[in-house]
This record gives sequence, structure tokens and C-alpha cells, in this order.
Amino acid sequence: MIEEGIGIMASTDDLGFLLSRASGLVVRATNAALADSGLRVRAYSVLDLACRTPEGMSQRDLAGVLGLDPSQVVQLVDELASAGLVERLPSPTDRRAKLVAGTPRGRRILEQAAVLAAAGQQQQLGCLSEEEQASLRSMLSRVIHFSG
Amino acid sequence: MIEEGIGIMASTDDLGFLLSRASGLVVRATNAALADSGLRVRAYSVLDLACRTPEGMSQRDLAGVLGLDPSQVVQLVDELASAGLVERLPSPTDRRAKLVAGTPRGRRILEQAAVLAAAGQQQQLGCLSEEEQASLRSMLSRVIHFSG
DNA sequence: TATTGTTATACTCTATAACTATA
DNA sequence: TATAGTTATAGAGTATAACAATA
Repeated sequence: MIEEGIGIMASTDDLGFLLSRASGLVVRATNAALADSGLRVRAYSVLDLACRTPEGMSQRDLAGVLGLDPSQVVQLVDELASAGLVERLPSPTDRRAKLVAGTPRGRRILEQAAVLAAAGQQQQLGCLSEEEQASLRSMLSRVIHFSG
Repeated sequence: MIEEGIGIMASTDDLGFLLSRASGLVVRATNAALADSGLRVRAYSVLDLACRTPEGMSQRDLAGVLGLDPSQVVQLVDELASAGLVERLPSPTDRRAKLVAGTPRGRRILEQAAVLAAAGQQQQLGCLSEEEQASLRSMLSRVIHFSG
């Protein structure tokens, strides 16, 4: 079998198709690289953000930043909390909100996972120079924050 | 609600994350734009390829080009064939293979759908100049055909 | 009245394996 | 022995709606 089951959109030089396909390949490679960590890409992203802010981050903010539905965040945080990688702390300012913060164990796992994820990612993106990767980052950031 | 349910990967300036998120937004916008045509992005891609080659294209080739599993192509071609947009023709050279070709109706629908899809896509990608879009296309093509 | 987290549900997409008929 | 299409199934990701507690 040559290749199977990744992104899609119209014919081979269509930007939407290329974006979808490239994204699928990178996600797949990253998930494969992360396998030993027990994490998949989405959980990894949540853990990463939770560990980035010492006080923790509300689930709603996590959802907003990652572009996920809040109900998906619930599931992902459940997983991470069961594994002891994050904990839900009460927000000091809003009794509805829960701040998701990385545990010491979570930070250790994240550190290892980050190496794996970067390797898997560069396995797909390594054909682009540093300058190209920077340019790509810049363009994609604009696309994401653009709603016209 | 701010934003929900799209692509994912690590923290906000991570290339994998940006790729995944941008792709998700474009696919969503395109699916929404295509709604009136009764097509979704993957079926649209198959129809597009089927109509591009007058003799039709084998399902295996479709799968290879689009990066889908052959079993997914079966389903998508089933859908399109039920709607009368493509037909499965016997291959003159290989009795196992079936050539998927667009019907006249399929070509008409495709023509309309292409306009819708392009509009939905540019709604997300319109913030990039023509030059940037060309550069993006070039980089993503390389990423896709790179397996290092 | 609106928002945070949660639960439930359905649908789409992805991943595998096995089977058949041909090659 | 391998390949094209097919079927079946399971898992991951996405999309909605509704509810309780709190703002």
C-alpha cells in the first residue's frame, strides 16, 4: 500500500487540499512519535498549555486558544488528570471556573514528549529551511487570526 | 462561544499546531460553502479528479493521489455514483480495476461546486497575497512529497 | 441573563484487517 | 504471490444541544 487515510481537498495543486494533506501527515507522524509517551497530539497540546502557565489555565481559555470545543477539553483534561499529569484547581476569582495546571509528573512527561513531538514533526517538515519554516509560521498565524 | 472544534497541536507558535488549525478552519469553511451542492470536501475532491481525466481514474489511483485509504474511496465513489455524478467503468486493460469517470451531470455540479469551494477557501486564505499563496503551495507540495 | 464546566449524542474521518476476483 | 476493489469494525476527531452551578 502506497499511502492511506490523511487529509483531503480538491485537486493536487489546490491550496486547501495541500494544507489538509500536509496537516494530516504531520499529525500522523507526531502521533506516531508520541506513542511511547502515552499522549496523542491534542492531549499533548493541552498538557503543554497547562504547564506553560504556573497558576493554570481555565478550560474555556484552553478551548479558545486551541480551537477546541469546551466539551472536548473536558475529555482531554479528564484523561490527563487520570494519568496524574494535570490537576483542576479552583479559580480564586470565579467559583465556576477550574484552572488546569500541570503537576510535577506532568512537567516531566511533557519535557520528554516535546522532544519526541519535535522529532516526528521535523520528519515531515525537515525539507523546509529555517527561513521557510518561519515564513510558513507567519502566514499560517495570519490565516488563523483572520476571519474575513 | 469564541471558537470551537478544529485542528490541534502544541503551543500557539508550533508549526504543527498552526498547520493543523489552519487546515481545520479551511476545511470547515469549504464544507460550509459547499453545503448547497450536497458535497463535502472529500467527495468534492474525488469528483474533481474523476472529471479531470476523460477516461476516468482507477480507485487505487484516486486513493494514492488524494492520500486516502482505498476503502474510503469505495464509500465516496458509492455516494457520488448514487447521486449520478460519477460512474464506474470497466478498465479495458485490467478486469479487476474500475475507472471512475464523471457523468455530464457530475461535471455540471462540479463546475458550480468549484465556485463555492473557492469562495469558502478564500474566505480563510484571502489574507494572503497571491505571491504568498504561491509560496505556501510550493512549500506544502514539498512537504507532502517528502518522506525523510 | 450570560457564562463555566459538564454530559450526552450523532456524525465524520481515520485506521486495520480480511475477503473476492483477478493479475 | 501480489494487487484492485470491497466489506466490516473500531477508534479518533468534530459538531450540537442541554443542564447545573455560578456570575
